[in-house]
Amino acid sequence: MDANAPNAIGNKPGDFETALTSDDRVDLRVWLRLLTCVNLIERTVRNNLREDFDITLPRFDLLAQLDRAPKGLSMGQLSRRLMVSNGNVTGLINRLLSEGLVERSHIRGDRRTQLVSLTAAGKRAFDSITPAHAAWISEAFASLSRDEMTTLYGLLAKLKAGQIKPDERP
Amino acid sequence: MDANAPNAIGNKPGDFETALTSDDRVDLRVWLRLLTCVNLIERTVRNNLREDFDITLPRFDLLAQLDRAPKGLSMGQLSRRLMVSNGNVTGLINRLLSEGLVERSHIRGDRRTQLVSLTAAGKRAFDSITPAHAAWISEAFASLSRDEMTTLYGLLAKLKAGQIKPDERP
DNA sequence: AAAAATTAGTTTATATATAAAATATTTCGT
DNA sequence: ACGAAATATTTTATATATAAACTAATTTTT
Repeated sequence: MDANAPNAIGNKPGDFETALTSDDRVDLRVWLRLLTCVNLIERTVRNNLREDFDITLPRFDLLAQLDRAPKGLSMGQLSRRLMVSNGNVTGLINRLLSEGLVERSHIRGDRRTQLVSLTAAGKRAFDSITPAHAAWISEAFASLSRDEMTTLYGLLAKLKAGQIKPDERP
Repeated sequence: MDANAPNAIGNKPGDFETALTSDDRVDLRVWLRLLTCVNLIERTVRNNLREDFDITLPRFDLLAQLDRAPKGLSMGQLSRRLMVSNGNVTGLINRLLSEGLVERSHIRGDRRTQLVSLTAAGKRAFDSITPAHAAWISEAFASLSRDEMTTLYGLLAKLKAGQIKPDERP
């Protein structure tokens, strides 16, 4: 502890030279509100998935990816599409395997890669959840008009484009 | 519900009677884009916090709450403000305690409650991170004009208001 | 005041998530 | 063809998060 460390006022190092105007607070407020909205909606979806279908959101997301790719996906492709680490996908797939919702098959020619795809049970489970999921999302956005949704969609496009994405290889 | 709802085609007989029009896809697309934006920005913030300050986002968020409440907060208040479970707060506080960034004190009159507050070191750490954090957020939203930020802020207000929140006690 | 209910918090079991190291396997340079 | 580099995935250690069960203290009821 410092002997004389009362109030360290005005301790602003010159590292962040971005013109920090009063807009900063606007940015922060928008960011916090954005976070709040997403967290509230996501929480609802998680709770509904658990209560109504006894499944978690990450597992549902994984099933959704596989549903879109009938030929199956490799672990790496799943990792990239879900934007999570490889190790995370390993754990998720193991749990879904033990639940019988997905299956693995080897690829000829490359013994490192494995193709993951939905089982019939997995497909059935996913199809049974989808309409409810769509309804929840619909309800979550019910307070915005169609025009407002369009505006929001456009703003989010710009926001997304502004995030520098390193590389994405499908 | 509006009796004159447009094309209520193929209403499912069962549970989800909400008129599922073609708008559903719009909702889903907006939701997915919203999620993507938040995930991209949050990932950047997490990485920057780890690389530049060797701290995690949940710990930073907790410090931020304590910084705003100089008198300290109880575990329950922290749990409510951060919108996470009690047990989660217990773990976070234990780690921050062992890092010397926060401290606990008993309250007279109620031996169940403990007040958590920032230590000098915690306050120092938080103050050193804040400007960088603001700059990251500023940069994340740089692709939107001031007007667009205002519009977005308004739309998010409506969206947030549309989520039914049970109760919130400050 | 004793029993019942509420409140505050921790503990436990489990799931999700990451980073970094480890293990295979394939491909590339020479 | 051989060693080096790259690729695909798993393993390990750790952090975050929840729900449900539990402990302890305070209030409320009767």
